[in-house]
Amino acid sequence: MPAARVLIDGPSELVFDYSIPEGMEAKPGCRVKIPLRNRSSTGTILDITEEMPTHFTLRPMGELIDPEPLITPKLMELGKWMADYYGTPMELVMRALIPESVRQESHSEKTRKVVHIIDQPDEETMDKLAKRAPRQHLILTLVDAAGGQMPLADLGGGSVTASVKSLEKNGYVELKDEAIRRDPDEGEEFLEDQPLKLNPDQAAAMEQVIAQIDQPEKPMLMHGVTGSGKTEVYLQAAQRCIDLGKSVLVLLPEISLTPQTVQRFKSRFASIQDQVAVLHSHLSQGERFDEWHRIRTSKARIVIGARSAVFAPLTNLGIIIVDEEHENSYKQDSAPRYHGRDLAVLRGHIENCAVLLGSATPSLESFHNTESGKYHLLTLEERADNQSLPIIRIIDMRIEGKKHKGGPAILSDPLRGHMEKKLAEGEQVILFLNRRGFARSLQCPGCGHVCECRHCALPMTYHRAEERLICHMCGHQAITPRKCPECGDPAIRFQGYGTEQVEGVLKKCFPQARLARIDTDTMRRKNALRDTLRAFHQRKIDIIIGTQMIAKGLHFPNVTLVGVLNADLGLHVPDFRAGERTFQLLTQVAGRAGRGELEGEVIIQTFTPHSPSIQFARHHDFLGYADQELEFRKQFGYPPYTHCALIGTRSNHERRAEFTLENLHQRLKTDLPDGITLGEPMPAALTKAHGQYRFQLMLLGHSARGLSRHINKILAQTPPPEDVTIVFDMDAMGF
DNA sequence: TTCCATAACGGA
DNA sequence: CCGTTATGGAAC
Repeated sequence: MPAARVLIDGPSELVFDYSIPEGMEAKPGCRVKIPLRNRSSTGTILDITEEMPTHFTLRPMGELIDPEPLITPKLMELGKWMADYYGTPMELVMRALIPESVRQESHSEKTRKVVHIIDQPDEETMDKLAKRAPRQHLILTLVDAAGGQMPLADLGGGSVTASVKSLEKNGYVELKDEAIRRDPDEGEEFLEDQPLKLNPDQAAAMEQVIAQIDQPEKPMLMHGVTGSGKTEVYLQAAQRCIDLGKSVLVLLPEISLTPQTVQRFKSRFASIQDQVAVLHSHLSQGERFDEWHRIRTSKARIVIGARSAVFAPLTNLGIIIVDEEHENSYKQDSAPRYHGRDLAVLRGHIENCAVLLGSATPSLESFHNTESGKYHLLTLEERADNQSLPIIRIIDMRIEGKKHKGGPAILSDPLRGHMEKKLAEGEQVILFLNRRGFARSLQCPGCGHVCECRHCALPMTYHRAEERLICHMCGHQAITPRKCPECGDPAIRFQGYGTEQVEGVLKKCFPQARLARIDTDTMRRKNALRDTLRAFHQRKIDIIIGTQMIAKGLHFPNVTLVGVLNADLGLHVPDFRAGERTFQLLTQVAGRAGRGELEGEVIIQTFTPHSPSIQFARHHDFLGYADQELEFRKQFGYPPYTHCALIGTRSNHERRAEFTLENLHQRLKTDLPDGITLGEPMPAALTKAHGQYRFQLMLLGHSARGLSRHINKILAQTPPPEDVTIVFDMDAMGF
């Protein structure tokens, strides 16, 4: 007799076996009602196992909540892998796998009443009705003209209900409940467009993609410069899968920030619009419920979504596409802390389908996989429209600063001059402000020198309270220098300004220009971003000033100048990926310029013009950058040559958080497996957030599984004190 | 998580 | 002595 292993809902992480009643189709992934003690509870079947001999008899399960499993067996496999790899309770994995609105029984399909004619009266009866009950006659006529069925609401709603009811009583019509879709894009028109002709690069890539769809072998990384037409390759790959009767999963970072890509998919597949589902965080619960069930029942075969859409319950997958695969937003920042791109690759393996990662600035992890032969590399070198890449000018702010008293201005003279010119010609400008992190490093405004840790070659963080510099990688501490160690300038200090200040300066410099500021503060309102971008597109705005939000995937033909105000800021954060991120950001931002007929120009202001991230970005040289950055990573044992895990403690009591982490550190140290480097406990970059003190500890390990096993083992043995929470982040992305 | 057994406590 | 409350282990 087989038994069902059931994960009981709730934070208790209980897994119990139940016997399966005769005739019940219990499968893994089914949601079930189960008896627990003297009450009833709900849970999810994890496995069907052979009944183990026990000292008691198993209790039988209650009824199935859904007749079919909510989770496909393959997604179940993915879920189990996640729970293990990311060290997450299965309960939390289940919550990630099934949206809350689908889990809750309270949600259901939205229905409307539809009038169906089941017995059209003969003419004689109709004549009688026309005299005695003109309303009923009219209804029958209208519904008949509409083809025998019509939504009640279209007949005039409430006021006709009585007439319909009596028609129903006489057996002429029937009122049926019919499910209607809550369409997130209700009322939006998508005009079908035709596939574009591929240039030679695209065609070569496409050939490989088709081969992988037909016979999946390994994931593909498509490296295509900005504007090289990666999306067109995605679209044609998707079309290919649809033609083969297979389904398509498209992941985009922060879907609300990439409306243009969503639009292109919706337009291309406008003729099968009802087979396209969109999943993102702005859906209402009802919309998500509908989209999810449309996917689960194979009504929708193309799914476009953000990170969590990697769990879309598609079957018969042909391809999984991950656009802008380098984006950090693919990493979930609460448990289960999965990486959407990594799970996409794994899911592709489980589903035996093609996986296509795309980016103009691939992550070093993915790129390294092409070098080691794990992935195929596809390259698009030409811009699709044969436009040349924009010319990038670097402005050395150290020199600029000497021109003005009181240090450099926010806008350098060259940038200001170019802006005046472009605006006079009626062209548009994007200004980009790199304002990252709370941790501030010390940079000399005279020579650009940044205080770095001598062990890690990473910028040290200034801690005001202690007046000290601390390395957030290894914990090394140093006193704060009074003068710049390089040039002796006493003006060494940290400087910073936000979008708001820039806006003020712009208003003064360009009183006529129409400005819009895009950052998390101004874009809180729903649709605010979309509206602003639309206005910019319609040229109702001349200058956009914004943070990372505007770096991604936007396409504005009339933008001919992009300015980066402070390319350094993101560089001098204590994170071994800081350089990579800066390179990505600059390249992506630069790609926003000159996307139309007009040639684009980019001006980058920096205090460290010599930095590789800036120099390689200037020459649009990803390969060169990757080469030297990989060398650095290899030398210091950072990813992609190792896996990086972060353990954090949080508590209202500073001491307890610190002590708990030190304790963990001790335990991790004993019996430390080979190939794992254990860092030192130290305050987190955000030392205090939400009233909680935070400490963190980094580990690097050659084997991901070995690393996660060791940590999970120790964490399981070391329950934290009541007022301390422990966070474990496998393959952590930002520090 | 919820339930239940048991211990601990305290008023009479 | 017995009812009330606190504590902790078990639930399949």
